[in-house]
Amino acid sequence: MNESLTLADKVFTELTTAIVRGELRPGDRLSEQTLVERYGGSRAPMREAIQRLEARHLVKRVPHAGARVVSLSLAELRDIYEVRVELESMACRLAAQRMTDAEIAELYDLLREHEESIAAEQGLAYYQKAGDLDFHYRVIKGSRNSRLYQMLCGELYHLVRMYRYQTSTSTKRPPQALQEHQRIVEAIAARDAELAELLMRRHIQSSLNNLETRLAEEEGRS
Amino acid sequence: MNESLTLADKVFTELTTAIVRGELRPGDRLSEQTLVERYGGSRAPMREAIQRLEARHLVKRVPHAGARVVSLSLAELRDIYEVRVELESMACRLAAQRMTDAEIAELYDLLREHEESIAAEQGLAYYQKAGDLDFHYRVIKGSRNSRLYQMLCGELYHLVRMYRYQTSTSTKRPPQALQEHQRIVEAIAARDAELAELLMRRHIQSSLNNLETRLAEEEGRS
DNA sequence: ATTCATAGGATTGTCTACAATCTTTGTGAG
DNA sequence: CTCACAAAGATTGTAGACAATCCTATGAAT
Repeated sequence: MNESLTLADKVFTELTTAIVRGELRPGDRLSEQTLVERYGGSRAPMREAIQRLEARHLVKRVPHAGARVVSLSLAELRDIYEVRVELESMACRLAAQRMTDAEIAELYDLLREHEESIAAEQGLAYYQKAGDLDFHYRVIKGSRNSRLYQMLCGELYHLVRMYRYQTSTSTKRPPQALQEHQRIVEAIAARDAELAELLMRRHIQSSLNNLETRLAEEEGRS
Repeated sequence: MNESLTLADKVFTELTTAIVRGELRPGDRLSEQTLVERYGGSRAPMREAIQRLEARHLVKRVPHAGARVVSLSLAELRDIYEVRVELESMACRLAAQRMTDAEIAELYDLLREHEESIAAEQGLAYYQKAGDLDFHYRVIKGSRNSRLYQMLCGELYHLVRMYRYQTSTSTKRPPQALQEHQRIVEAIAARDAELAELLMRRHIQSSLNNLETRLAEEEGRS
Protein backbone atom coordinates (compact mmCIF):
# COMPACT_ATOMS: atom_id res chain seq x y z
CA MET A 1 0.00 0.00 0.00
CA ASN A 2 0.87 3.65 -0.16
CA GLU A 3 1.38 4.09 3.58
CA SER A 4 4.10 6.59 2.89
CA LEU A 5 3.88 9.16 5.62
CA THR A 6 6.90 11.30 5.04
CA LEU A 7 8.55 12.86 8.05
CA ALA A 8 7.63 16.29 6.74
CA ASP A 9 4.00 15.25 6.74
CA LYS A 10 4.19 13.97 10.29
CA VAL A 11 5.79 17.15 11.61
CA PHE A 12 3.28 19.21 9.68
CA THR A 13 0.27 17.60 11.34
CA GLU A 14 1.96 17.75 14.75
CA LEU A 15 2.63 21.44 14.37
CA THR A 16 -0.85 22.10 13.05
CA THR A 17 -2.53 20.68 16.13
CA ALA A 18 0.02 22.38 18.38
CA ILE A 19 -0.81 25.75 16.85
CA VAL A 20 -4.55 25.17 16.83
CA ARG A 21 -4.53 24.10 20.46
CA GLY A 22 -2.51 27.12 21.47
CA GLU A 23 0.57 25.20 22.59
CA LEU A 24 2.35 27.37 20.10
CA ARG A 25 1.07 30.88 20.57
CA PRO A 26 0.69 33.59 17.94
CA GLY A 27 4.00 35.31 17.37
CA ASP A 28 6.07 32.35 18.51
CA ARG A 29 9.12 31.72 16.43
CA LEU A 30 9.58 28.46 14.51
CA SER A 31 13.28 27.87 14.03
CA GLU A 32 14.25 24.95 11.85
CA GLN A 33 17.00 23.96 14.22
CA THR A 34 14.59 23.90 17.15
CA LEU A 35 12.22 21.63 15.25
CA VAL A 36 15.08 19.27 14.45
CA GLU A 37 15.90 18.98 18.14
CA ARG A 38 12.24 18.47 18.96
CA TYR A 39 11.10 16.04 16.29
CA GLY A 40 14.37 14.53 15.12
CA GLY A 41 15.46 14.17 11.52
CA SER A 42 17.09 16.83 9.43
CA ARG A 43 16.35 20.40 8.47
CA ALA A 44 14.92 19.55 5.08
CA PRO A 45 11.69 17.93 6.34
CA MET A 46 11.22 20.69 8.93
CA ARG A 47 11.55 23.25 6.19
CA GLU A 48 8.90 21.51 4.15
CA ALA A 49 6.57 21.29 7.13
CA ILE A 50 6.94 25.02 7.74
CA GLN A 51 6.22 25.76 4.12
CA ARG A 52 3.04 23.78 4.27
CA LEU A 53 2.01 25.62 7.40
CA GLU A 54 2.60 28.83 5.51
CA ALA A 55 0.41 27.59 2.67
CA ARG A 56 -2.41 27.19 5.18
CA HIS A 57 -1.74 30.63 6.59
CA LEU A 58 -0.91 29.24 10.02
CA VAL A 59 2.59 30.74 10.01
CA LYS A 60 4.07 33.73 8.27
CA ARG A 61 7.50 33.42 6.76
CA VAL A 62 9.82 36.25 5.78
CA PRO A 63 12.89 35.52 3.66
CA HIS A 64 16.09 35.02 5.67
CA ALA A 65 14.25 35.85 8.86
CA GLY A 66 12.35 32.72 9.72
CA ALA A 67 8.75 31.79 10.43
CA ARG A 68 6.37 32.87 13.18
CA VAL A 69 2.92 31.67 14.15
CA VAL A 70 0.41 34.04 12.63
CA SER A 71 -1.01 36.69 14.85
CA LEU A 72 -4.29 37.95 13.48
CA SER A 73 -5.50 41.42 14.18
CA LEU A 74 -9.15 41.88 15.00
CA ALA A 75 -9.62 43.38 11.54
CA GLU A 76 -8.17 40.29 9.91
CA LEU A 77 -10.35 38.04 12.04
CA ARG A 78 -13.36 40.00 10.86
CA ASP A 79 -12.25 39.63 7.27
CA ILE A 80 -12.04 35.89 7.73
CA TYR A 81 -15.47 35.71 9.26
CA GLU A 82 -16.88 37.92 6.54
CA VAL A 83 -15.68 35.40 3.99
CA ARG A 84 -16.70 32.45 6.11
CA VAL A 85 -20.23 33.76 6.46
CA GLU A 86 -20.54 33.97 2.71
CA LEU A 87 -19.03 30.59 1.94
CA GLU A 88 -20.78 28.61 4.64
CA SER A 89 -24.18 30.07 3.94
CA MET A 90 -23.55 29.19 0.31
CA ALA A 91 -22.58 25.67 1.37
CA CYS A 92 -25.76 25.42 3.38
CA ARG A 93 -27.86 26.47 0.41
CA LEU A 94 -26.21 23.85 -1.78
CA ALA A 95 -26.51 21.24 0.95
CA ALA A 96 -30.26 21.81 1.09
CA GLN A 97 -30.36 21.01 -2.60
CA ARG A 98 -27.86 18.20 -2.78
CA MET A 99 -27.67 16.28 0.51
CA THR A 100 -29.09 12.81 0.47
CA ASP A 101 -31.93 11.90 2.80
CA ALA A 102 -29.56 9.55 4.59
CA GLU A 103 -27.11 12.36 5.28
CA ILE A 104 -29.91 14.53 6.64
CA ALA A 105 -30.97 11.70 8.94
CA GLU A 106 -27.40 11.53 10.22
CA LEU A 107 -27.50 15.24 10.91
CA TYR A 108 -30.56 14.72 13.08
CA ASP A 109 -28.75 11.96 14.96
CA LEU A 110 -25.81 14.26 15.54
CA LEU A 111 -28.03 16.99 16.96
CA ARG A 112 -29.68 14.49 19.29
CA GLU A 113 -26.26 13.57 20.65
CA HIS A 114 -25.41 17.19 21.24
CA GLU A 115 -28.72 17.73 22.98
CA GLU A 116 -28.01 14.88 25.38
CA SER A 117 -24.51 16.05 26.12
CA ILE A 118 -25.81 19.50 26.98
CA ALA A 119 -28.65 18.13 29.09
CA ALA A 120 -26.22 15.94 31.00
CA GLU A 121 -24.30 19.11 31.71
CA GLN A 122 -21.27 16.98 31.10
CA GLY A 123 -21.15 19.26 28.08
CA LEU A 124 -17.49 19.94 28.40
CA ALA A 125 -16.38 22.96 26.50
CA TYR A 126 -14.07 20.87 24.38
CA TYR A 127 -16.73 18.43 23.30
CA GLN A 128 -19.10 21.25 22.51
CA LYS A 129 -16.62 22.87 20.23
CA ALA A 130 -15.72 19.63 18.51
CA GLY A 131 -19.39 18.85 18.06
CA ASP A 132 -20.08 22.25 16.60
CA LEU A 133 -17.28 21.83 14.11
CA ASP A 134 -18.60 18.38 13.24
CA PHE A 135 -21.97 19.87 12.37
CA HIS A 136 -20.53 22.54 10.13
CA TYR A 137 -18.19 20.01 8.59
CA ARG A 138 -21.07 17.78 7.50
CA VAL A 139 -23.05 20.60 6.01
CA ILE A 140 -20.04 21.68 3.99
CA LYS A 141 -19.50 18.13 2.81
CA GLY A 142 -23.15 18.08 1.80
CA SER A 143 -22.61 20.98 -0.58
CA ARG A 144 -20.88 18.54 -2.93
CA ASN A 145 -18.38 21.18 -3.94
CA SER A 146 -14.81 20.00 -3.47
CA ARG A 147 -13.25 23.43 -3.81
CA LEU A 148 -15.63 24.89 -1.28
CA TYR A 149 -14.67 22.10 1.08
CA GLN A 150 -10.98 22.77 0.53
CA MET A 151 -11.31 26.45 1.25
CA LEU A 152 -13.46 26.15 4.34
CA CYS A 153 -12.07 23.03 5.96
CA GLY A 154 -8.53 23.25 4.64
CA GLU A 155 -7.75 26.93 4.92
CA LEU A 156 -10.16 28.91 7.04
CA TYR A 157 -11.12 26.43 9.72
CA HIS A 158 -7.72 26.04 11.31
CA LEU A 159 -7.55 29.77 11.84
CA VAL A 160 -11.04 29.86 13.28
CA ARG A 161 -10.36 26.93 15.55
CA MET A 162 -7.11 28.51 16.68
CA TYR A 163 -8.95 31.51 18.07
CA ARG A 164 -11.84 29.52 19.47
CA TYR A 165 -9.56 27.31 21.50
CA GLN A 166 -8.12 30.34 23.15
CA THR A 167 -11.41 31.92 24.11
CA SER A 168 -13.38 30.38 26.90
CA THR A 169 -16.81 29.13 25.96
CA SER A 170 -19.81 30.90 27.33
CA THR A 171 -22.34 28.75 29.17
CA LYS A 172 -25.20 30.45 27.40
CA ARG A 173 -23.94 30.00 23.89
CA PRO A 174 -24.05 26.21 23.39
CA PRO A 175 -27.80 25.79 23.94
CA GLN A 176 -28.54 28.69 21.67
CA ALA A 177 -26.17 27.36 19.02
CA LEU A 178 -27.87 23.98 19.23
CA GLN A 179 -31.25 25.58 18.64
CA GLU A 180 -29.90 27.39 15.61
CA HIS A 181 -28.44 24.14 14.31
CA GLN A 182 -31.80 22.48 14.67
CA ARG A 183 -33.55 25.18 12.68
CA ILE A 184 -30.93 24.89 9.97
CA VAL A 185 -31.38 21.15 9.68
CA GLU A 186 -35.12 21.56 9.48
CA ALA A 187 -34.69 23.96 6.59
CA ILE A 188 -32.34 21.54 4.85
CA ALA A 189 -34.75 18.67 5.40
CA ALA A 190 -37.52 20.79 3.90
CA ARG A 191 -35.22 21.43 0.94
CA ASP A 192 -35.73 25.13 1.53
CA ALA A 193 -32.40 26.35 0.21
CA GLU A 194 -33.05 30.04 0.69
CA LEU A 195 -34.09 29.66 4.31
CA ALA A 196 -31.22 27.32 5.08
CA GLU A 197 -28.78 29.86 3.66
CA LEU A 198 -30.30 32.69 5.65
CA LEU A 199 -30.28 30.77 8.92
CA MET A 200 -26.68 29.73 8.49
CA ARG A 201 -25.70 33.30 7.72
CA ARG A 202 -27.30 34.50 10.94
CA HIS A 203 -25.84 31.62 12.90
CA ILE A 204 -22.26 32.39 11.96
CA GLN A 205 -22.85 36.09 12.34
CA SER A 206 -23.96 35.62 15.94
CA SER A 207 -21.01 33.28 16.44
CA LEU A 208 -18.76 36.13 15.38
CA ASN A 209 -20.53 38.53 17.72
CA ASN A 210 -19.99 36.09 20.56
CA LEU A 211 -16.30 35.79 19.71
CA GLU A 212 -15.85 39.54 19.47
CA THR A 213 -17.34 40.30 22.88
CA ARG A 214 -15.23 37.55 24.36
CA LEU A 215 -12.06 38.92 22.78
CA ALA A 216 -12.96 42.39 23.98
CA GLU A 217 -13.39 41.08 27.52
CA GLU A 218 -10.02 39.36 27.52
CA GLU A 219 -8.44 42.44 26.02
CA GLY A 220 -9.84 44.53 28.84
CA ARG A 221 -8.68 42.08 31.48
CA SER A 222 -5.05 41.96 30.39
CA MET B 1 16.46 47.20 1.23
CA ASN B 2 14.90 43.79 1.32
CA GLU B 3 15.46 42.98 -2.34
CA SER B 4 15.95 39.35 -1.43
CA LEU B 5 14.48 37.36 -4.26
CA THR B 6 15.40 33.82 -3.43
CA LEU B 7 16.00 31.47 -6.29
CA ALA B 8 13.00 29.44 -5.22
CA ASP B 9 10.87 32.51 -5.56
CA LYS B 10 12.21 33.25 -9.02
CA VAL B 11 11.58 29.74 -10.28
CA PHE B 12 8.14 29.78 -8.70
CA THR B 13 7.01 32.86 -10.62
CA GLU B 14 8.57 31.56 -13.82
CA LEU B 15 6.72 28.28 -13.52
CA THR B 16 3.49 30.01 -12.58
CA THR B 17 3.41 32.04 -15.77
CA ALA B 18 4.52 29.04 -17.79
CA ILE B 19 1.62 27.00 -16.47
CA VAL B 20 -0.91 29.80 -16.81
CA ARG B 21 0.18 30.48 -20.39
CA GLY B 22 -0.09 26.85 -21.30
CA GLU B 23 3.60 26.34 -22.02
CA LEU B 24 3.35 23.63 -19.44
CA ARG B 25 0.20 21.68 -20.16
CA PRO B 26 -2.07 19.93 -17.67
CA GLY B 27 -0.68 16.54 -16.81
CA ASP B 28 2.91 17.50 -17.65
CA ARG B 29 5.45 16.16 -15.25
CA LEU B 30 7.67 18.47 -13.20
CA SER B 31 10.85 16.62 -12.29
CA GLU B 32 13.20 18.38 -9.90
CA GLN B 33 16.19 17.34 -11.96
CA THR B 34 14.67 18.77 -15.13
CA LEU B 35 14.07 22.09 -13.41
CA VAL B 36 17.68 22.16 -12.22
CA GLU B 37 18.86 21.75 -15.81
CA ARG B 38 16.44 24.41 -16.98
CA TYR B 39 16.83 27.09 -14.35
CA GLY B 40 20.18 26.29 -12.79
CA GLY B 41 20.88 26.02 -9.09
CA SER B 42 20.23 22.98 -7.01
CA ARG B 43 17.33 20.69 -6.23
CA ALA B 44 16.40 22.38 -2.95
CA PRO B 45 15.08 25.61 -4.46
CA MET B 46 13.25 23.66 -7.19
CA ARG B 47 11.61 21.59 -4.53
CA GLU B 48 10.45 24.68 -2.72
CA ALA B 49 9.11 26.20 -5.91
CA ILE B 50 7.11 23.05 -6.60
CA GLN B 51 5.72 23.05 -3.09
CA ARG B 52 4.53 26.59 -3.52
CA LEU B 53 2.89 25.70 -6.79
CA GLU B 54 1.13 22.90 -4.95
CA ALA B 55 -0.06 25.37 -2.31
CA ARG B 56 -1.72 27.35 -5.09
CA HIS B 57 -3.25 24.20 -6.54
CA LEU B 58 -1.38 24.62 -9.79
CA VAL B 59 0.36 21.26 -9.49
CA LYS B 60 -0.54 18.05 -7.73
CA ARG B 61 2.17 16.19 -5.87
CA VAL B 62 2.09 12.58 -4.77
CA PRO B 63 4.70 11.29 -2.30
CA HIS B 64 7.72 9.66 -3.93
CA ALA B 65 6.11 10.02 -7.32
CA GLY B 66 6.65 13.63 -8.29
CA ALA B 67 4.51 16.55 -9.34
CA ARG B 68 2.28 17.11 -12.33
CA VAL B 69 0.48 20.16 -13.61
CA VAL B 70 -3.11 19.98 -12.44
CA SER B 71 -5.67 18.75 -14.89
CA LEU B 72 -9.12 19.91 -13.92
CA SER B 73 -12.19 17.96 -14.85
CA LEU B 74 -15.19 19.90 -16.08
CA ALA B 75 -16.87 19.18 -12.74
CA GLU B 76 -13.97 20.70 -10.84
CA LEU B 77 -13.99 23.73 -13.11
CA ARG B 78 -17.68 24.17 -12.34
CA ASP B 79 -16.96 23.90 -8.63
CA ILE B 80 -14.37 26.63 -8.92
CA TYR B 81 -16.72 28.90 -10.79
CA GLU B 82 -19.49 28.19 -8.33
CA VAL B 83 -17.24 29.47 -5.57
CA ARG B 84 -15.92 32.31 -7.67
CA VAL B 85 -19.41 33.53 -8.45
CA GLU B 86 -20.19 33.71 -4.76
CA LEU B 87 -16.97 35.37 -3.71
CA GLU B 88 -16.76 37.91 -6.50
CA SER B 89 -20.36 38.99 -6.22
CA MET B 90 -19.69 39.40 -2.51
CA ALA B 91 -16.61 41.46 -3.32
CA CYS B 92 -18.67 43.60 -5.66
CA ARG B 93 -21.26 44.22 -2.98
CA LEU B 94 -18.56 45.28 -0.53
CA ALA B 95 -16.84 47.39 -3.17
CA ALA B 96 -20.05 49.33 -3.72
CA GLN B 97 -20.02 50.14 -0.02
CA ARG B 98 -16.33 50.73 0.53
CA MET B 99 -14.61 51.95 -2.63
CA THR B 100 -13.49 55.55 -2.62
CA ASP B 101 -14.83 57.95 -5.21
CA ALA B 102 -11.33 58.19 -6.64
CA GLU B 103 -11.18 54.44 -7.18
CA ILE B 104 -14.54 54.52 -8.91
CA ALA B 105 -13.31 57.26 -11.18
CA GLU B 106 -10.33 55.08 -12.09
CA LEU B 107 -12.71 52.24 -12.91
CA TYR B 108 -14.48 54.52 -15.37
CA ASP B 109 -11.14 55.41 -16.93
CA LEU B 110 -10.29 51.75 -17.28
CA LEU B 111 -13.55 51.00 -19.04
CA ARG B 112 -12.98 53.88 -21.44
CA GLU B 113 -9.63 52.37 -22.38
CA HIS B 114 -11.24 49.01 -23.01
CA GLU B 115 -13.91 50.63 -25.12
CA GLU B 116 -11.30 52.28 -27.30
CA SER B 117 -9.28 49.14 -27.71
CA ILE B 118 -12.36 47.26 -28.84
CA ALA B 119 -13.43 50.04 -31.19
CA ALA B 120 -9.97 50.12 -32.73
CA GLU B 121 -10.40 46.43 -33.37
CA GLN B 122 -6.82 46.20 -32.27
CA GLY B 123 -8.53 44.46 -29.41
CA LEU B 124 -6.16 41.56 -29.40
CA ALA B 125 -7.43 38.60 -27.49
CA TYR B 126 -4.56 38.87 -25.07
CA TYR B 127 -5.15 42.46 -24.21
CA GLN B 128 -8.84 41.84 -23.78
CA LYS B 129 -8.24 39.07 -21.31
CA ALA B 130 -5.69 41.10 -19.37
CA GLY B 131 -8.05 44.03 -19.31
CA ASP B 132 -10.90 41.91 -18.08
CA LEU B 133 -8.77 40.56 -15.26
CA ASP B 134 -7.66 44.07 -14.44
CA PHE B 135 -11.28 45.11 -13.97
CA HIS B 136 -12.12 42.23 -11.70
CA TYR B 137 -8.89 42.76 -9.81
CA ARG B 138 -9.77 46.35 -8.97
CA VAL B 139 -13.25 45.49 -7.80
CA ILE B 140 -11.86 42.83 -5.50
CA LYS B 141 -9.31 45.26 -4.14
CA GLY B 142 -12.17 47.64 -3.53
CA SER B 143 -13.84 45.15 -1.22
CA ARG B 144 -11.23 46.03 1.42
CA ASN B 145 -11.11 42.44 2.57
CA SER B 146 -7.58 41.07 2.52
CA ARG B 147 -8.62 37.45 2.90
CA LEU B 148 -11.08 37.73 0.06
CA TYR B 149 -8.33 39.19 -2.08
CA GLN B 150 -5.99 36.35 -1.15
CA MET B 151 -8.51 33.70 -2.06
CA LEU B 152 -9.63 35.17 -5.34
CA CYS B 153 -6.40 36.63 -6.69
CA GLY B 154 -3.99 34.25 -5.02
CA GLU B 155 -5.69 30.92 -5.36
CA LEU B 156 -8.58 30.86 -7.79
CA TYR B 157 -7.45 33.27 -10.45
CA HIS B 158 -4.44 31.34 -11.68
CA LEU B 159 -6.63 28.35 -12.32
CA VAL B 160 -9.21 30.43 -14.11
CA ARG B 161 -6.57 32.17 -16.20
CA MET B 162 -4.99 28.85 -17.04
CA TYR B 163 -8.15 27.66 -18.71
CA ARG B 164 -8.93 30.96 -20.32
CA TYR B 165 -5.58 31.15 -22.02
CA GLN B 166 -6.21 27.84 -23.61
CA THR B 167 -9.63 28.64 -24.99
CA SER B 168 -9.83 30.99 -27.90
CA THR B 169 -11.75 34.16 -27.25
CA SER B 170 -15.01 34.67 -29.00
CA THR B 171 -15.34 37.85 -31.04
CA LYS B 172 -18.81 38.44 -29.67
CA ARG B 173 -17.98 38.10 -26.01
CA PRO B 174 -15.69 41.12 -25.36
CA PRO B 175 -18.23 43.82 -26.32
CA GLN B 176 -20.90 42.13 -24.24
CA ALA B 177 -18.53 41.77 -21.31
CA LEU B 178 -17.65 45.44 -21.56
CA GLN B 179 -21.32 46.39 -21.40
CA GLU B 180 -21.76 44.24 -18.32
CA HIS B 181 -18.72 45.85 -16.74
CA GLN B 182 -20.20 49.29 -17.38
CA ARG B 183 -23.47 48.38 -15.71
CA ILE B 184 -21.58 47.06 -12.73
CA VAL B 185 -19.56 50.23 -12.34
CA GLU B 186 -22.72 52.30 -12.57
CA ALA B 187 -24.22 50.29 -9.72
CA ILE B 188 -21.08 50.73 -7.66
CA ALA B 189 -21.01 54.45 -8.34
CA ALA B 190 -24.64 54.63 -7.23
CA ARG B 191 -23.62 52.77 -4.05
CA ASP B 192 -26.29 50.23 -4.85
CA ALA B 193 -24.67 47.21 -3.24
CA GLU B 194 -27.46 44.75 -3.94
CA LEU B 195 -27.64 45.58 -7.62
CA ALA B 196 -23.86 45.52 -7.99
CA GLU B 197 -23.77 42.08 -6.43
CA LEU B 198 -26.52 40.79 -8.67
CA LEU B 199 -24.93 42.13 -11.84
CA MET B 200 -21.55 40.65 -10.99
CA ARG B 201 -23.17 37.32 -10.25
CA ARG B 202 -24.80 37.27 -13.67
CA HIS B 203 -21.65 38.49 -15.36
CA ILE B 204 -19.51 35.68 -14.07
CA GLN B 205 -22.27 33.18 -14.64
CA SER B 206 -22.43 34.11 -18.32
CA SER B 207 -18.65 34.00 -18.43
CA LEU B 208 -18.85 30.42 -17.23
CA ASN B 209 -21.47 29.60 -19.84
CA ASN B 210 -19.20 31.02 -22.51
CA LEU B 211 -16.29 28.94 -21.26
CA GLU B 212 -18.36 25.78 -21.12
CA THR B 213 -19.64 26.01 -24.68
CA ARG B 214 -16.10 26.72 -25.83
CA LEU B 215 -14.71 23.74 -23.99
CA ALA B 216 -17.50 21.58 -25.40
CA GLU B 217 -16.60 22.73 -28.93
CA GLU B 218 -12.93 21.90 -28.48
CA GLU B 219 -13.85 18.59 -26.95
CA GLY B 220 -15.97 17.76 -29.98
CA ARG B 221 -13.21 18.79 -32.38
CA SER B 222 -10.50 16.61 -30.89
C1' DA C 1 21.88 59.61 27.59
C1' DT C 2 20.90 58.68 22.85
C1' DT C 3 21.98 57.28 18.28
C1' DC C 4 24.62 55.31 14.80
C1' DA C 5 27.97 52.06 13.04
C1' DT C 6 30.10 47.70 13.27
C1' DA C 7 31.38 43.06 14.47
C1' DG C 8 29.87 38.73 16.09
C1' DG C 9 26.59 35.08 16.41
C1' DA C 10 22.59 32.87 14.87
C1' DT C 11 19.44 31.59 11.25
C1' DT C 12 18.02 30.77 6.73
C1' DG C 13 19.14 29.69 1.64
C1' DT C 14 21.61 26.59 -1.13
C1' DC C 15 24.56 22.71 -2.48
C1' DT C 16 26.09 17.83 -2.67
C1' DA C 17 25.61 13.13 -1.37
C1' DC C 18 23.09 9.06 0.18
C1' DA C 19 18.91 6.22 1.21
C1' DA C 20 14.13 4.96 0.23
C1' DT C 21 10.61 4.55 -3.00
C1' DC C 22 8.45 4.47 -7.40
C1' DT C 23 8.42 3.66 -12.55
C1' DT C 24 9.79 1.30 -16.36
C1' DT C 25 11.83 -2.17 -19.07
C1' DG C 26 12.81 -6.76 -19.97
C1' DT C 27 11.93 -11.55 -19.36
C1' DG C 28 9.27 -15.64 -18.88
C1' DA C 29 5.00 -18.23 -18.22
C1' DG C 30 0.30 -19.06 -19.55
C1' DC D 1 -0.01 -12.34 -27.88
C1' DT D 2 -1.08 -10.88 -23.16
C1' DC D 3 -0.12 -10.64 -18.48
C1' DA D 4 2.58 -11.13 -14.28
C1' DC D 5 6.81 -10.55 -12.03
C1' DA D 6 11.54 -8.93 -11.19
C1' DA D 7 15.60 -6.23 -11.74
C1' DA D 8 17.50 -1.92 -13.31
C1' DG D 9 17.02 2.86 -13.71
C1' DA D 10 15.19 7.12 -12.41
C1' DT D 11 13.14 10.13 -9.02
C1' DT D 12 11.97 11.71 -4.64
C1' DG D 13 12.91 12.03 0.62
C1' DT D 14 16.48 12.93 3.86
C1' DA D 15 20.96 14.15 5.75
C1' DG D 16 24.82 17.13 6.66
C1' DA D 17 27.87 21.06 5.33
C1' DC D 18 28.83 25.60 3.39
C1' DA D 19 27.47 30.36 1.93
C1' DA D 20 24.52 34.41 2.29
C1' DT D 21 21.70 37.14 5.04
C1' DC D 22 19.68 38.92 9.11
C1' DC D 23 19.37 39.95 14.21
C1' DT D 24 21.78 41.55 18.30
C1' DA D 25 25.02 43.38 21.26
C1' DT D 26 28.87 46.18 21.93
C1' DG D 27 31.22 50.45 21.49
C1' DA D 28 32.11 55.14 19.82
C1' DA D 29 30.58 59.75 18.63
C1' DT D 30 27.34 63.54 19.29
